Amino acid sequence: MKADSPKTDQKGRKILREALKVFAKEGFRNADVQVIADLAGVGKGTVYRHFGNKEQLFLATSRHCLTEAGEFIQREVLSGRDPIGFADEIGAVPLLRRIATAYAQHYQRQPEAVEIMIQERSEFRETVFPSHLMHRAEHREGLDELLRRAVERGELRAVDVTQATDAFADLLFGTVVNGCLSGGKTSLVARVEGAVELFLHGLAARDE
Amino acid sequence: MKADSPKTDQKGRKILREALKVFAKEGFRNADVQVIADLAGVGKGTVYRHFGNKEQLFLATSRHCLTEAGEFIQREVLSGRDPIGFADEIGAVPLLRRIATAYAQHYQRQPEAVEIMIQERSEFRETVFPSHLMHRAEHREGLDELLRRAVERGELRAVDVTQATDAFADLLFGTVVNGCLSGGKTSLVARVEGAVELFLHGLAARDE
Amino acid sequence: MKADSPKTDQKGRKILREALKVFAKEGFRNADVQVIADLAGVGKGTVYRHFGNKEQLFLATSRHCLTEAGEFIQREVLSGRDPIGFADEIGAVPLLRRIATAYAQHYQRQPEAVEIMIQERSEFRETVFPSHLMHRAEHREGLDELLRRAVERGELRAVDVTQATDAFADLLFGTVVNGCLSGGKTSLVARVEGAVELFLHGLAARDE
Amino acid sequence: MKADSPKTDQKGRKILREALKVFAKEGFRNADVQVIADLAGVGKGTVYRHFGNKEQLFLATSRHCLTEAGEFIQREVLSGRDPIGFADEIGAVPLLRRIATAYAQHYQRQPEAVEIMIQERSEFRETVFPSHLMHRAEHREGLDELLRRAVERGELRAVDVTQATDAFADLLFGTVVNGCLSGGKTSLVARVEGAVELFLHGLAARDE
DNA sequence: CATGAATGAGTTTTCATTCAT
DNA sequence: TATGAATGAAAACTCATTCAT
Repeated sequence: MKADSPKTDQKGRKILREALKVFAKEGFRNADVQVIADLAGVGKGTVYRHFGNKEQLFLATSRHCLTEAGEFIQREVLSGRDPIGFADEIGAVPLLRRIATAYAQHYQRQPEAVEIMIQERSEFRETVFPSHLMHRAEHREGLDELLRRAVERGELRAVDVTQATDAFADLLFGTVVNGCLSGGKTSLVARVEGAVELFLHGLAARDE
Repeated sequence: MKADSPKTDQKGRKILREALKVFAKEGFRNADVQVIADLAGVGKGTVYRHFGNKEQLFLATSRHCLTEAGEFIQREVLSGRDPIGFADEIGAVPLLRRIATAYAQHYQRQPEAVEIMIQERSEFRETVFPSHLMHRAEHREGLDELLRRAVERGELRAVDVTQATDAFADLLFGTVVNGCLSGGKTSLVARVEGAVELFLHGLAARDE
Repeated sequence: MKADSPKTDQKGRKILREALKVFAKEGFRNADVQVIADLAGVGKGTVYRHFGNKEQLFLATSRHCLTEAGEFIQREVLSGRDPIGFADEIGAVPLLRRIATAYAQHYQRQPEAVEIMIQERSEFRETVFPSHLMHRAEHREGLDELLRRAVERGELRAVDVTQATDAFADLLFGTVVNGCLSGGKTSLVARVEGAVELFLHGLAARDE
Repeated sequence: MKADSPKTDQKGRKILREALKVFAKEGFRNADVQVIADLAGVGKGTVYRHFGNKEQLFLATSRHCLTEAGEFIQREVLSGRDPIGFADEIGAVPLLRRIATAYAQHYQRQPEAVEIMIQERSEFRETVFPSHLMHRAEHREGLDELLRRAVERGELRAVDVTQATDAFADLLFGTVVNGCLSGGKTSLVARVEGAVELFLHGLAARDE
């Protein structure tokens, strides 16, 4: 629970940074712990001392990515304000847009994190809920609550908020996973923003 | 001397069937070809004789999944009719709904195929475009065209059809990948249908 | 003992011809019987029907090479005459020269046979006595006898003929094995002839 | 941290020693690295850690044999003296005799090394020049120079020294390769010495 | 604590040989 | 008699993990 000593932690950070690169490039199974150790400039034993085994190293890497993503999004979207209050202030729709944009920006800047996300799903069958969507909302309740209030307020249609949260997360996930492969055609940000706009306003004509 | 497809192919089919199970359960790297051979009731050499190596075996498995999915969806959605003409007849929105439902039904029935899809993305960096969404639309042009006509007809909002196609595919992909893990809570079909409904009509209230 | 049917033997010949190429190029262990069968245009089973197993196929190839070499040398050197009588007629020294030259010519024309010879020594520990040095002298007695008479006649120094035969054979063997690798610098024939000349007349000055 | 040569190398030495036995007995292709590891009392991984792969292990073995042979011959023949100077002193003919004898002694004592030599030729097509014939003469120039001076001095006949060097080496090689198989009949040393004597003084009678 | 040499279980792949057709 | 699909024993090589220094 407690942070490592300020000095040693440096080493852990370095290992994690290199592990990210290697896992992203090679995949979990194919990655060689020796390579990670070498890149981090430490002995293999040190890696094992810090993280126990390869699996835990991967999981730590994944957690680290999530934390970083969460922090980035929180910073970009909220700038320290309370999400629920902020939503009430600027509206849920603009907030969801900001979330999506920040989300895309982050993964555009760090495509390796997408690979980690996918690896975790594929190797460990972990649900890929972009839990870092909201500040500290490791358990999605934040998003649910936000939507609920917006529905009550009439800003959003009267939908099942659980379903809506799932759909929003699934859309972001799917877009980022496929979008980060599509070379340089469109930026990931543009793709995500386009998709979210459709999601917000619907594909069907409204007069129907 | 004898043709390979009708009867003899039986053995290849069997191998593919078991490979699907094993790859889905263990993941590509972790899967042991020996296990596949044993389950298929053939020698390991036979597997290699048929598929060359592990990678090609996996790719063949993946292709097989895609083909089956495509055939199922085609059957369910179109029943032999021409997709474009059919869309003109019943409307693009109902057609997209049918596609999504069939898509979900298929993967609900065969969750292993989802794992294969994810493995392929994770191991081989293959874009996961649900190319089998439409009959013979191995190149998504079908869906694009369908949407284009619906936009002209005024059935859909005047959106960028390329973006819309991407978003629709990404949404299906994301929902299926995450949905098939969520135990039995909600059926995958319900989740997908809910998500698509949102996508079609929008999350935001219309008066905005 | 009896030759195969005049028709089927054709097939055996073809197999042997291709086996020679493959064994020479790949080495005994590394050679793939399937490749030989393919090149010979027959099924793998046919190869086994004709030669029993890989080892016997190799040995048959080797024997075939030896036979061909023997026949060539016999033709070149003796033109049908009796070796002993012929030596009495033209002298042992000229005869040994002719043998060496023919020997070198043969292996220069068919370097694969050198590889086979080496493989046999290396894989099966067979003494590599160029038994084909003389017509029908599969058992070197021919050469011994020839030298013995030349010694008696005073043509050759009073040496141990057994030793001399061995040395002559060893020299030819060593020269051919190393000479066929030395690219195109000197022809194998020149190298062998040079070596034999030294062997005949000695390296040391005669006044000693 | 610690040097690799003096003490730790012990393990590498042991592996090499056992590899020599196994390669000699089984041949390169037929040899099983596991067996070598077992005999050396180390894990298979250790063998691979030290030598990279089977081929490099073999090549290291071969190099080791050559080094040992070279050192032995140098010691026996020269006892630390300069080869050229020594030849001037005792004469080239006695020196060549000493070389041949030492050469034969070495391989008589270590017949495995002959097998390695043959394997290398057969598997890797390496020219088998007994480069270790002379002290530090990894490039035969030593022998060439030695003969040149002896020719000038009138000790040897006016022959092409390059040809003579080749012939001498080929003769030694051929004799050793065939001689070490001939059971215990004659010692390898006797066979080589006999062959070299013939080579030095010629087979033909001198009056011719 | 850090290190990296040592280990050996685990996997892929090859190919000689067989045998049903 | 000819074939080539099927087989599985065999072997090279890798790499997570341990532990003596």
